[in-house]
Amino acid sequence: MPELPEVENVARTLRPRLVGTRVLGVEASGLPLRRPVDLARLRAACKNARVTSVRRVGKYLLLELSSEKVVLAHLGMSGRLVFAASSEPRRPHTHALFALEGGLDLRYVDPRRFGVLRVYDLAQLEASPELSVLGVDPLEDGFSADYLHEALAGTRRELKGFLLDQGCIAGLGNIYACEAMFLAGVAPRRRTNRLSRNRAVDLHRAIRSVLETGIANRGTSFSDYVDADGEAGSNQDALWVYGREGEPCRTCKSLIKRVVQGARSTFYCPRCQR
DNA sequence: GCATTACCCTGAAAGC
DNA sequence: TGCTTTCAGGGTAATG
Repeated sequence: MPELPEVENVARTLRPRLVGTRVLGVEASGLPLRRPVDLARLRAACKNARVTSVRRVGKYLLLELSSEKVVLAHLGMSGRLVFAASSEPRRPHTHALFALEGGLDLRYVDPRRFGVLRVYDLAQLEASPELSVLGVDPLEDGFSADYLHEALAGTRRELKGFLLDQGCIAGLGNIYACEAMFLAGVAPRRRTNRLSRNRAVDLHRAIRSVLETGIANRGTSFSDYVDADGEAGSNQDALWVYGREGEPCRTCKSLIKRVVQGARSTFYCPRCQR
Protein backbone atom coordinates (compact mmCIF):
# COMPACT_ATOMS: atom_id res chain seq x y z
CA MET A 1 0.00 0.00 0.00
CA PRO A 2 2.13 2.84 -1.28
CA GLU A 3 2.05 6.00 0.83
CA LEU A 4 4.44 8.93 0.70
CA PRO A 5 7.62 7.04 1.71
CA GLU A 6 6.95 4.22 -0.75
CA VAL A 7 6.21 6.63 -3.60
CA GLU A 8 9.32 8.62 -2.70
CA ASN A 9 11.40 5.45 -2.93
CA VAL A 10 9.86 4.59 -6.27
CA ALA A 11 10.78 8.08 -7.51
CA ARG A 12 14.33 7.72 -6.20
CA THR A 13 14.82 4.34 -7.85
CA LEU A 14 13.25 5.51 -11.12
CA ARG A 15 15.44 8.61 -11.50
CA PRO A 16 18.86 7.14 -12.24
CA ARG A 17 17.68 5.04 -15.16
CA LEU A 18 14.77 7.13 -16.36
CA VAL A 19 15.87 10.76 -16.47
CA GLY A 20 17.40 11.57 -19.83
CA THR A 21 16.08 8.36 -21.38
CA ARG A 22 13.92 8.37 -24.50
CA VAL A 23 10.56 6.61 -24.61
CA LEU A 24 10.17 4.60 -27.80
CA GLY A 25 6.55 3.53 -27.40
CA VAL A 26 3.68 2.77 -25.04
CA GLU A 27 1.37 -0.21 -24.74
CA ALA A 28 -1.64 -0.77 -22.49
CA SER A 29 -3.79 -3.69 -21.41
CA GLY A 30 -6.99 -1.85 -22.30
CA LEU A 31 -8.45 -2.51 -18.86
CA PRO A 32 -9.44 0.59 -16.92
CA LEU A 33 -7.68 1.59 -13.72
CA ARG A 34 -9.63 3.83 -11.35
CA ARG A 35 -10.18 5.88 -14.48
CA PRO A 36 -9.74 4.63 -18.05
CA VAL A 37 -6.21 4.89 -19.45
CA ASP A 38 -6.14 7.06 -22.59
CA LEU A 39 -3.59 5.13 -24.63
CA ALA A 40 -3.69 7.46 -27.63
CA ARG A 41 -2.94 10.45 -25.41
CA LEU A 42 -0.17 8.57 -23.60
CA ARG A 43 1.44 7.60 -26.89
CA ALA A 44 1.23 11.10 -28.30
CA ALA A 45 2.85 12.52 -25.17
CA CYS A 46 5.57 9.91 -24.75
CA LYS A 47 6.65 8.71 -28.16
CA ASN A 48 10.26 9.77 -28.77
CA ALA A 49 10.13 12.14 -25.82
CA ARG A 50 12.82 12.14 -23.18
CA VAL A 51 12.02 11.99 -19.49
CA THR A 52 13.31 15.26 -18.06
CA SER A 53 12.45 14.74 -14.39
CA VAL A 54 10.78 12.40 -11.92
CA ARG A 55 8.97 14.09 -9.04
CA ARG A 56 6.62 13.16 -6.24
CA VAL A 57 3.74 15.22 -4.88
CA GLY A 58 1.85 13.56 -2.05
CA LYS A 59 1.26 10.02 -3.27
CA TYR A 60 1.47 11.02 -6.94
CA LEU A 61 4.44 10.37 -9.20
CA LEU A 62 5.09 12.86 -11.96
CA LEU A 63 7.20 11.98 -14.99
CA GLU A 64 7.96 15.17 -16.90
CA LEU A 65 8.72 14.81 -20.59
CA SER A 66 10.55 16.84 -23.21
CA SER A 67 7.21 17.06 -25.04
CA GLU A 68 6.00 19.49 -22.34
CA LYS A 69 3.64 16.80 -21.10
CA VAL A 70 3.57 15.09 -17.73
CA VAL A 71 2.61 11.51 -16.94
CA LEU A 72 0.81 11.46 -13.58
CA ALA A 73 0.70 8.11 -11.81
CA HIS A 74 -0.92 6.99 -8.57
CA LEU A 75 -0.19 3.46 -7.41
CA GLY A 76 -3.48 2.98 -5.58
CA MET A 77 -3.37 -0.04 -3.30
CA SER A 78 -1.36 -2.54 -5.28
CA GLY A 79 0.32 -0.61 -8.07
CA ARG A 80 3.98 -1.00 -9.02
CA LEU A 81 6.17 0.89 -11.45
CA VAL A 82 9.09 -1.38 -12.17
CA PHE A 83 11.88 -1.74 -14.67
CA ALA A 84 12.12 -4.94 -16.68
CA ALA A 85 14.17 -6.06 -19.65
CA SER A 86 12.05 -5.82 -22.77
CA SER A 87 12.69 -9.53 -23.36
CA GLU A 88 11.21 -10.43 -19.97
CA PRO A 89 7.68 -11.93 -20.01
CA ARG A 90 4.99 -9.60 -18.75
CA ARG A 91 3.65 -10.30 -15.30
CA PRO A 92 -0.12 -10.64 -14.99
CA HIS A 93 -1.90 -7.29 -14.45
CA THR A 94 0.61 -5.29 -16.48
CA HIS A 95 -1.64 -2.41 -17.54
CA ALA A 96 0.89 -0.11 -19.17
CA LEU A 97 4.34 -0.55 -20.62
CA PHE A 98 6.74 2.21 -21.60
CA ALA A 99 9.39 0.88 -23.97
CA LEU A 100 12.63 2.77 -23.33
CA GLU A 101 15.74 3.06 -25.44
CA GLY A 102 18.39 0.56 -24.43
CA GLY A 103 16.14 -2.50 -24.27
CA LEU A 104 14.47 -1.62 -20.98
CA ASP A 105 10.78 -1.26 -20.15
CA LEU A 106 9.06 0.68 -17.43
CA ARG A 107 5.96 -1.33 -16.53
CA TYR A 108 2.87 -0.35 -14.57
CA VAL A 109 1.52 -3.44 -12.79
CA ASP A 110 -1.62 -3.15 -10.66
CA PRO A 111 -3.71 -6.23 -9.74
CA ARG A 112 -6.47 -4.30 -8.01
CA ARG A 113 -6.55 -1.49 -10.53
CA PHE A 114 -7.09 1.22 -7.94
CA GLY A 115 -4.34 3.31 -9.50
CA VAL A 116 -4.34 6.23 -11.88
CA LEU A 117 -2.30 6.87 -15.03
CA ARG A 118 -2.99 10.12 -16.87
CA VAL A 119 -1.30 12.70 -19.06
CA TYR A 120 -1.43 16.48 -18.64
CA ASP A 121 0.10 19.46 -20.34
CA LEU A 122 2.89 20.68 -18.11
CA ALA A 123 1.29 24.11 -17.93
CA GLN A 124 -2.02 22.65 -16.73
CA LEU A 125 -0.68 20.11 -14.28
CA GLU A 126 -1.26 22.14 -11.13
CA ALA A 127 -4.90 22.70 -12.14
CA SER A 128 -5.51 18.98 -12.67
CA PRO A 129 -8.31 17.37 -10.63
CA GLU A 130 -5.70 15.26 -8.86
CA LEU A 131 -3.20 17.92 -7.79
CA SER A 132 -5.43 20.97 -7.41
CA VAL A 133 -7.17 19.54 -4.36
CA LEU A 134 -4.06 18.49 -2.46
CA GLY A 135 -2.94 20.10 0.77
CA VAL A 136 0.68 20.70 1.65
CA ASP A 137 3.24 17.94 1.21
CA PRO A 138 4.53 17.12 4.71
CA LEU A 139 8.16 17.00 3.62
CA GLU A 140 8.02 20.45 2.04
CA ASP A 141 8.93 23.67 3.86
CA GLY A 142 5.29 24.78 3.82
CA PHE A 143 4.44 22.05 6.31
CA SER A 144 5.31 23.80 9.54
CA ALA A 145 4.05 23.32 13.08
CA ASP A 146 2.17 26.60 12.64
CA TYR A 147 0.50 25.38 9.48
CA LEU A 148 -0.54 22.17 11.19
CA HIS A 149 -1.79 23.93 14.31
CA GLU A 150 -3.92 26.31 12.27
CA ALA A 151 -5.31 23.52 10.12
CA LEU A 152 -6.16 21.44 13.21
CA ALA A 153 -7.80 24.39 14.92
CA GLY A 154 -9.91 25.15 11.85
CA THR A 155 -12.02 22.00 12.13
CA ARG A 156 -13.44 19.72 14.80
CA ARG A 157 -13.03 16.40 13.03
CA GLU A 158 -11.51 13.31 14.56
CA LEU A 159 -7.73 13.44 14.18
CA LYS A 160 -7.47 10.23 12.14
CA GLY A 161 -9.88 11.47 9.48
CA PHE A 162 -8.00 14.75 9.31
CA LEU A 163 -4.65 13.04 8.79
CA LEU A 164 -5.99 10.85 5.98
CA ASP A 165 -7.56 13.82 4.19
CA GLN A 166 -5.23 14.55 1.27
CA GLY A 167 -6.65 18.05 1.09
CA CYS A 168 -5.11 18.77 4.51
CA ILE A 169 -1.83 16.88 4.30
CA ALA A 170 -0.87 15.20 1.02
CA GLY A 171 0.80 11.82 1.33
CA LEU A 172 -0.22 10.28 4.66
CA GLY A 173 -2.10 6.98 4.43
CA ASN A 174 -3.40 4.57 7.00
CA ILE A 175 -0.06 3.16 8.13
CA TYR A 176 1.86 6.39 8.66
CA ALA A 177 -1.16 8.21 10.11
CA CYS A 178 -1.44 5.51 12.80
CA GLU A 179 2.28 5.60 13.46
CA ALA A 180 2.40 9.40 13.70
CA MET A 181 -0.50 9.49 16.19
CA PHE A 182 1.30 6.92 18.34
CA LEU A 183 4.60 8.80 18.29
CA ALA A 184 2.81 12.02 19.20
CA GLY A 185 0.84 10.27 21.95
CA VAL A 186 -2.54 11.46 20.65
CA ALA A 187 -5.65 9.28 20.52
CA PRO A 188 -7.16 8.79 17.05
CA ARG A 189 -10.62 10.01 18.07
CA ARG A 190 -9.39 13.27 19.56
CA ARG A 191 -11.11 16.29 18.01
CA THR A 192 -8.56 18.34 16.12
CA ASN A 193 -9.71 21.69 17.54
CA ARG A 194 -9.07 20.39 21.08
CA LEU A 195 -5.37 19.88 20.46
CA SER A 196 -3.06 22.43 22.05
CA ARG A 197 -0.23 24.10 20.21
CA ASN A 198 2.24 21.87 22.03
CA ARG A 199 0.35 18.80 20.85
CA ALA A 200 0.41 20.17 17.31
CA VAL A 201 4.16 20.63 17.60
CA ASP A 202 4.48 17.02 18.79
CA LEU A 203 2.30 15.81 15.95
CA HIS A 204 4.25 17.82 13.40
CA ARG A 205 7.49 16.30 14.62
CA ALA A 206 5.96 12.80 14.67
CA ILE A 207 4.64 13.06 11.11
CA ARG A 208 8.04 14.14 9.80
CA SER A 209 9.72 11.41 11.84
CA VAL A 210 7.60 8.48 10.69
CA LEU A 211 7.86 9.56 7.06
CA GLU A 212 11.62 10.04 7.20
CA THR A 213 12.05 6.69 8.95
CA GLY A 214 9.82 5.05 6.34
CA ILE A 215 11.95 6.49 3.55
CA ALA A 216 15.19 5.48 5.27
CA ASN A 217 13.83 1.93 5.58
CA ARG A 218 12.90 2.00 1.90
CA GLY A 219 9.17 1.74 2.57
CA THR A 220 6.71 -0.59 4.26
CA SER A 221 6.19 -3.86 2.39
CA PHE A 222 3.25 -5.79 3.82
CA SER A 223 2.21 -7.46 0.61
CA ASP A 224 2.54 -5.63 -2.68
CA TYR A 225 4.99 -2.79 -2.39
CA VAL A 226 8.37 -2.87 -4.12
CA ASP A 227 10.45 -0.03 -5.56
CA ALA A 228 11.28 0.42 -9.23
CA ASP A 229 14.13 -2.06 -8.91
CA GLY A 230 11.74 -4.67 -7.50
CA GLU A 231 13.16 -4.40 -3.97
CA ALA A 232 10.88 -4.61 -0.92
CA GLY A 233 11.27 -2.23 2.03
CA SER A 234 11.83 -3.11 5.68
CA ASN A 235 9.75 -0.50 7.53
CA GLN A 236 7.12 -3.12 8.43
CA ASP A 237 9.60 -4.32 11.06
CA ALA A 238 9.82 -0.86 12.61
CA LEU A 239 6.10 -0.17 13.11
CA TRP A 240 4.84 0.74 16.58
CA VAL A 241 1.13 0.01 16.21
CA TYR A 242 -0.03 -0.60 12.65
CA GLY A 243 -1.12 -4.21 12.11
CA ARG A 244 -0.29 -5.11 15.72
CA GLU A 245 -3.78 -5.58 17.21
CA GLY A 246 -3.61 -7.67 20.41
CA GLU A 247 0.17 -7.43 20.62
CA PRO A 248 1.90 -5.59 23.48
CA CYS A 249 2.78 -1.94 23.03
CA ARG A 250 6.53 -1.61 22.55
CA THR A 251 6.54 1.20 25.13
CA CYS A 252 4.08 0.28 27.91
CA LYS A 253 3.13 -3.36 27.17
CA SER A 254 -0.61 -2.56 27.01
CA LEU A 255 -2.35 -4.43 24.21
CA ILE A 256 -2.65 -2.57 20.91
CA LYS A 257 -6.27 -1.94 19.96
CA ARG A 258 -7.97 -1.67 16.60
CA VAL A 259 -11.02 0.44 15.80
CA VAL A 260 -12.68 1.20 12.48
CA GLN A 261 -12.88 4.84 11.44
CA GLY A 262 -14.28 5.73 8.05
CA ALA A 263 -14.11 2.07 6.98
CA ARG A 264 -10.36 2.00 7.70
CA SER A 265 -8.66 0.18 10.55
CA THR A 266 -6.96 2.37 13.13
CA PHE A 267 -4.38 0.81 15.43
CA TYR A 268 -3.44 2.56 18.67
CA CYS A 269 -2.21 2.11 22.21
CA PRO A 270 -4.99 3.04 24.66
CA ARG A 271 -2.44 3.91 27.34
CA CYS A 272 0.20 5.84 25.41
CA GLN A 273 -2.28 7.79 23.29
CA ARG A 274 -4.62 10.24 25.02
C1' DG B 1 -19.07 20.69 7.29
C1' DC B 2 -18.58 16.22 8.43
C1' DA B 3 -19.55 11.14 9.08
C1' DT B 4 -21.02 7.09 6.96
C1' DT B 5 -21.60 3.97 3.33
C1' DA B 6 -21.01 1.90 -1.16
C1' DC B 7 -18.19 1.24 -4.95
C1' DC B 8 -14.22 -0.03 -7.79
C1' DC B 9 -10.83 -4.67 -7.66
C1' DT B 10 -8.06 -9.03 -6.72
C1' DG B 11 -5.39 -11.96 -3.81
C1' DA B 12 -4.70 -13.75 0.60
C1' DA B 13 -6.54 -15.57 4.59
C1' DA B 14 -10.14 -17.51 7.14
C1' DG B 15 -14.02 -20.47 7.56
C1' DC B 16 -16.52 -24.51 6.53
C1' DT C 1 -8.34 -30.83 0.10
C1' DG C 2 -11.18 -27.60 -2.03
C1' DC C 3 -14.66 -24.39 -2.24
C1' DT C 4 -16.82 -20.05 -0.49
C1' DT C 5 -16.68 -15.98 2.14
C1' DT C 6 -14.42 -12.18 4.18
C1' DC C 7 -11.15 -8.66 4.42
C1' DA C 8 -7.72 -5.22 3.06
C1' DG C 9 -7.80 -0.14 1.57
C1' DG C 10 -7.20 5.09 -1.65
C1' DG C 11 -10.12 7.93 -3.60
C1' DT C 12 -14.71 9.38 -5.11
C1' DA C 13 -19.57 10.01 -4.89
C1' DA C 14 -23.96 9.78 -2.78
C1' DT C 15 -26.55 10.28 1.34
C1' DG C 16 -27.93 11.87 5.88
